Amino acid sequence: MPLVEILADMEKAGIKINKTVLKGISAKLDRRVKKLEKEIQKLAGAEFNVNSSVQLREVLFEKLKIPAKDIKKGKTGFSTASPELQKIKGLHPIIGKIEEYRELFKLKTTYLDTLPNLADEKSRIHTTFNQAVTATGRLSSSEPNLQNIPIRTELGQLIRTAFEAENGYKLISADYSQIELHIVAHLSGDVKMITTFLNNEDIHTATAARINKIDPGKVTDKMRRAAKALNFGIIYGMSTFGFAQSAGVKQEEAREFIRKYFENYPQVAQFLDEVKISAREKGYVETELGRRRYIPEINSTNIQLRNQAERMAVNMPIQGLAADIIKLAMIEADKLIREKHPKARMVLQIHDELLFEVPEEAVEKLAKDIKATMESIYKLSAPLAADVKVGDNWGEI
DNA sequence: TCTGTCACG
DNA sequence: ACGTACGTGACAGAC
Repeated sequence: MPLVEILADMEKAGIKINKTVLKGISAKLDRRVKKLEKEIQKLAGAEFNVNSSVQLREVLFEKLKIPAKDIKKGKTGFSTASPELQKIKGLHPIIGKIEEYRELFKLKTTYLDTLPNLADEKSRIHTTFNQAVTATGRLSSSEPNLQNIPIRTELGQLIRTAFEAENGYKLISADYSQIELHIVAHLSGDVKMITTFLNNEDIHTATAARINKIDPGKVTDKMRRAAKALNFGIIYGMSTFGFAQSAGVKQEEAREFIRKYFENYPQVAQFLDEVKISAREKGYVETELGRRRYIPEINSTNIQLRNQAERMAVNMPIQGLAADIIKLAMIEADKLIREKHPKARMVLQIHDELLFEVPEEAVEKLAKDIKATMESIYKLSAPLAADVKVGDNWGEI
């Protein structure tokens, strides 16, 4: 069946939410948010709208005179975004309060207060999957976006517990492990990176061990974090500055890290160069399956535009192939459940994860089959690996 | 309607 | 030599 029809079925099926849980959390948060607002205003010595970045900027940098050195500027002035607040966190107790307020307010207004109103008579919510929006071939999800349901904070996980399987069913989540780095290994043919995945080693730890020339067992948390930022940097078309920012190191140090990284993964460096050269010649890049992204700015004389174009060019064949692969897996998984377990259904796709709602008696068999399908759908020289988990709700998983 | 911010992969 | 990591969507405030 064509993907577009599968997506229509997923939209129609929807996913069950527990309205009571969401409303309960919201009511509790309401009190906490109001209290935080008062505390912030007291520390500021003024009543103002904490949600207004304009007003907040005045309070922090003019009224309280917190030094704004190193704070990024937007079109309208100093930024109050989270990474900037991080830089001045130790200078005033108001910063911590603002961060907590922001997290709670965001989750409350975007998810807790909105989702219950969108549920149908069966308590299910229905997204729209857009197949022709993104530049890389990914899907997008809107009204509501179910591809950005919180997970990173404790409260976020709690919100996920409100996404449940209906009675007699379980949720199965199947997600690709490090699919984009597997793709980097595959496309570049880098022997060391491929070997790491073939041996089921942790890629970030292995990378840290190599660039520091030590035993994997001797890798510290800090070293692993830096290596992780490097690995991500590859996927994003890393700049020295960008990596320095995310790893929290000085630019000279960043340069050295990057040099060591490419020394260890020389074929990755070569691959990235080749993608850029090809993009300049053709004016487009493409995934291994032939999906194209045109990048006219790749030959711009404006350095900023050209640098940005190069990052897009490097990222697309990686992110795009991951999107191609999971789409193929969706078609195959849909076929599988349709033939063997027509009561089971695929309900969500979140870029590298598929979520299914499955009758209890079919869980064991289907979980195994879905994993096998996802792993065998496309042959990479660093073979795909998928993790499958089962639960009564998404948070538990 | 634009900007800033922040949720996710 | 230039400002800075890829891809999305939703919300609140400012205008």
